[in-house]
Amino acid sequence: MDETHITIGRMCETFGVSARTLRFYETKKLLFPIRQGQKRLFTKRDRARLKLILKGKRFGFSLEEIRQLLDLYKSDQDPQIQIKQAHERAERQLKALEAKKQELEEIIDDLRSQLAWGKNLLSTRAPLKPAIRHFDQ
Amino acid sequence: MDETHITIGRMCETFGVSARTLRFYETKKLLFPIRQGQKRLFTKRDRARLKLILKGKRFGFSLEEIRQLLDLYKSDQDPQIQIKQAHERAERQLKALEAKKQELEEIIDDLRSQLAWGKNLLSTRAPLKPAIRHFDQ
DNA sequence: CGTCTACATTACGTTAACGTCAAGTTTCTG
DNA sequence: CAGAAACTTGACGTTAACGTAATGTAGACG
Repeated sequence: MDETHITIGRMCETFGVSARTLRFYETKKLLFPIRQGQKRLFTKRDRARLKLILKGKRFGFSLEEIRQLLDLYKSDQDPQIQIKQAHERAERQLKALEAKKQELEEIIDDLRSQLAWGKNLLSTRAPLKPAIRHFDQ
Repeated sequence: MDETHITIGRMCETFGVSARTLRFYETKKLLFPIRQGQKRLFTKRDRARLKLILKGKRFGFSLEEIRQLLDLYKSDQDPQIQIKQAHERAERQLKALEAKKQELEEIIDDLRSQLAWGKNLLSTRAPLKPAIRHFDQ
């Protein structure tokens, strides 16, 4: 009943992913379950990482991008220069993310104006004659 | 010199994409160049669509998602019920987009707190020389 | 006329992110 | 102790979004 290390099956249940996926993530260095004989045991750290992996995926990041994000979390506790470098990488990532957010907002705005246009059509659809009747008849 | 219809080559130059890509987008119903004999001629509408395609791609949408977004732009000018349906689809899309934006903001926040943690480490790292001497002399 | 250039179509190759068997353990359970 | 459950490691299949030839043609040019 030790909940600090859980099996692959429990992982699948709790996160709604397949075992194949978890093993795949391991080969891709996204997760590092420990072994008890043959079997994998996922630690609390793995669970935290998987949470961020899924969040990143829902958003649309590639696994490689996610790996780079995760690497920012590695307590790179070497001299202090390592920390500084990780920090700089993180800031670059943030810039990229905020750029993405910008793109998203543009798209949303595009859609929103299109929506407004649609709404206009619907409300001004009064006598439906005066305007442009493209292919009547 | 008629700039309302341009060749595939000009399209490639102006948008920085390959001809293969443009032809591929055509097969996927994302673009609808007209034909002059064998040759494709891209209209103003195609250019507008391609702009949104690229914006969507930069952001991370799949071509299928983009196609659905683009379809919202089709002046689906049939009775008015069509418009209403398109409008509803658009609103669902917007919901999805805003959810995505939410995910992104969560990720950014996660990173930001991690950054704060890093910064802490760096600043509490006391003496270590009079602070950050990045590149003065 | 021959050659170049810009285009066309057809078709096989590639990467990412798993799905889907197949076949062999190990562990639980009646 | 037998069979089911829960794992394991291969290894091939799949979809998306093009890249990359290979080969063919229609016009422009010297």
